[in-house]
Amino acid sequence: MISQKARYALRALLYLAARGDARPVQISEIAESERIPRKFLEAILLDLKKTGIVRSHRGRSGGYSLGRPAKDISFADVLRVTDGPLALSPCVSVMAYRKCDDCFEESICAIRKALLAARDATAEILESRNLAAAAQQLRRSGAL
Amino acid sequence: MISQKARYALRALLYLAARGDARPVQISEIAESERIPRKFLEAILLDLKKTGIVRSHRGRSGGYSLGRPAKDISFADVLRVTDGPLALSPCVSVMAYRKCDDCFEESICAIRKALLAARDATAEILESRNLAAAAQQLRRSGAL
DNA sequence: TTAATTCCTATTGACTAGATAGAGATTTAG
DNA sequence: CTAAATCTCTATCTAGTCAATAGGAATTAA
Repeated sequence: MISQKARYALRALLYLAARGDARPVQISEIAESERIPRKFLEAILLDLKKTGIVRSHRGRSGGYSLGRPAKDISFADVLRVTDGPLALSPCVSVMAYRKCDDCFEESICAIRKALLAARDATAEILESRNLAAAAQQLRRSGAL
Repeated sequence: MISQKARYALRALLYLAARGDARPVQISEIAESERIPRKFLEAILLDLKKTGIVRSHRGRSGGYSLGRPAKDISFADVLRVTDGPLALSPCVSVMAYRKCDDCFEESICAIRKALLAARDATAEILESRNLAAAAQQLRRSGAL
């Protein structure tokens, strides 16, 4: 399951993508529109900023905007920031590989082989879904 | 990421599958062979028993054996017991559906659509991988 | 300068993961 | 029949994580 943090992050980003505005949007506007606890959202946006997914503008009339075109921000990008690797085991993570603590011999591990296939399948999907497409979908549904 | 419990469960089941013996195997044998904390393994096997994945035989010369043919026990079956639903969100879980707490309108949720696709991809893989195939793989690797 | 905003660190409460302990119930070998 | 071997159950502990909140420091536009 994804964390609440991930949900909030996706909703906030989707809000920015759907708004499509060049001007920065304030935390409080996002928080109110998406019903996200304001202080929590602050922390989330800070994380997203560190990885370049959003850009911040400080001071009066500051706020946040997407760090790159919406079509270049995938669901995988976001989940990796909020929830860590997509993989079900460190030993099959592409972005954050680590040997399992008590692994005997990785190359013949039958569990690993299944988890690797699962990771690839998930990554394939989540990397192909991006904010632009999701926002487009909302528009078509008449939600905007 | 899967839990340590899931790892232990898979290892223990793989041990039973690879052994292929009709006779029940004792907890302590599995625990020692697979280097799993004995008492923790007890709890895990109890969970697996409740769902029919293993069968237990009490009393002297008792132990555990697979509850059905190894080829009919998928990785998905095991992970669902130890870690809950495969889905990344309750609203896309097939085995344990639940509406998201603060969902506005599920049918047009763009996040849900992506998570649903991810779930289907993962489930497809994890339901197709079973203990018999995994044990076979180990044999071919010369691990047994 | 001042008001509005993001940035940063710390803290809290609830919950879960992983592991352990010990007594109880059941079965079978002898 | 009895005793040893085994699974069964309940309770507990510690460390860590998740979700949320608080308060003030730094920055910037007007």
